[in-house]
Amino acid sequence: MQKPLKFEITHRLPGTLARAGVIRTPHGDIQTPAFIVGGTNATVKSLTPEMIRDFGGQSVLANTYHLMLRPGADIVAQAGGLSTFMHFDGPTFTDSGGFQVFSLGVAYKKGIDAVAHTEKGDAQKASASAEQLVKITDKGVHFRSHFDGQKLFMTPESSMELQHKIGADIHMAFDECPAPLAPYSYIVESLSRTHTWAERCLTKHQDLNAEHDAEGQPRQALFGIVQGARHEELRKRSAEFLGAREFDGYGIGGVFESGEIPTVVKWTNQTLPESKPKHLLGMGAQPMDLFLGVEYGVDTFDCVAPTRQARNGALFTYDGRMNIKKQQYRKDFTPIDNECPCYTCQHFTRAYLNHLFHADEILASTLASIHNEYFIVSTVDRIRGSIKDSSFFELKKDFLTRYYASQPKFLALLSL
RNA sequence: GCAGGGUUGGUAGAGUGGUCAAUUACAUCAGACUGUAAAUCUGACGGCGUACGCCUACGGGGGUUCAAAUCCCUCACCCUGCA
Repeated sequence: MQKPLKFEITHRLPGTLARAGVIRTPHGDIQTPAFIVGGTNATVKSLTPEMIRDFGGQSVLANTYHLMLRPGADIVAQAGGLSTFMHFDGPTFTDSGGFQVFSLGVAYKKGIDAVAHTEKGDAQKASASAEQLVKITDKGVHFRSHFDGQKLFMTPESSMELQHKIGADIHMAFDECPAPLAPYSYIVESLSRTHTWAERCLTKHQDLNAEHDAEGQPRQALFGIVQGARHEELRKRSAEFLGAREFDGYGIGGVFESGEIPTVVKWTNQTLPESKPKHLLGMGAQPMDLFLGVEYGVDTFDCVAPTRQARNGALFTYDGRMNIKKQQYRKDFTPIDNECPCYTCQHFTRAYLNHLFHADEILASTLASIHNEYFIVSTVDRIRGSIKDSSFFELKKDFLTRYYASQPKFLALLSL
């Protein structure tokens, strides 16, 4: 009985949880640490798979909830599975829909940031009165489609069935992502539900893998998702509970800030089995996340911010983030970043990008996304290299002091 | 020449006596964006001031009125018919 996934750790960074290695999947290897590119709708918005390869993207993460609604998991299955359907031949992940419990629930029409950072009283008041598309029960989650209002019910079992139809290499357990400022008692209740669901996911997943065996199809992998919000005892409880079970790897879920990685991620990863891959769900919008994540044991990241921000004109440079739409770049005939070897920086100027954004041309999204993805993916690649040659802390200090030079608030947080 | 219609903030275009510094859209400017509800969202957008506010403004000039972008007269320009 073959394992669907092998994880080999090749290097460790003494005194930290950081390691480098490789995840082997039926669709190929992922050199870790790695940034997994956000491809929610079976597409990395505005990019072709060739572009993804070109900027160094090793793997793509799609979303079960979104693909269930459009085009439907059966259609993806009939197409030959996610990889064939979207013409990306590398390793793929699917998220379970658990995050949509949050984003279409308490965060609906308010935004993640608002729910994560407003005062507790305000957040509760807001969520009590606000419109939501989600109703959570122990059995599963009732969704109303954000497209047409159609009623849907997703359970751990149905999420597994959908993910097996979609056929990515690595699946995520169906979890509840709770609002980070929800009352402690609610977080406890939610965590218990997430654990029960994780066991149900695992059972269903093993059944489905048995079917794959019978059909001579490759097995698929399942990651359990650790929750527990910002509470040490809950994070550790969750990591112990899930760590004791036969998951192929683990996702670190929830909503928290970059500065909390050294606590929340550490509690989680020092408790989970060392030998399993750890995926930090949804984080990687800025370099700090990547360095801190790796330092505290993260093997893979995914984040939609690089492409979303690219579409909105916010571009990474080694000296911090810039807004390319600003007037000051109208006649700036230099690349986004002089040191960047990406396709966009090799061939186009800030003035041209500025023009494309103002003219509302779709190429703006493509060129900007190539650059932002290259920036993040290559940064993780450099971090991986720095673990192998033990220059991690040097790279971390050089990179972050430069990137955050104008943001003393962050620099202080990093204590470089 | 006669008759009718029109001229509003960067643009288009509402508004026909006070609640109008003037709806709205676009453009412009700034900010946000972390398991994608997102090529999205928020804010500013006559001048000065943090603000109460003050000043200047709805083609020009004059008038009526407590009060005019809105009513009247006149001038300029544009459009449409008839000559």
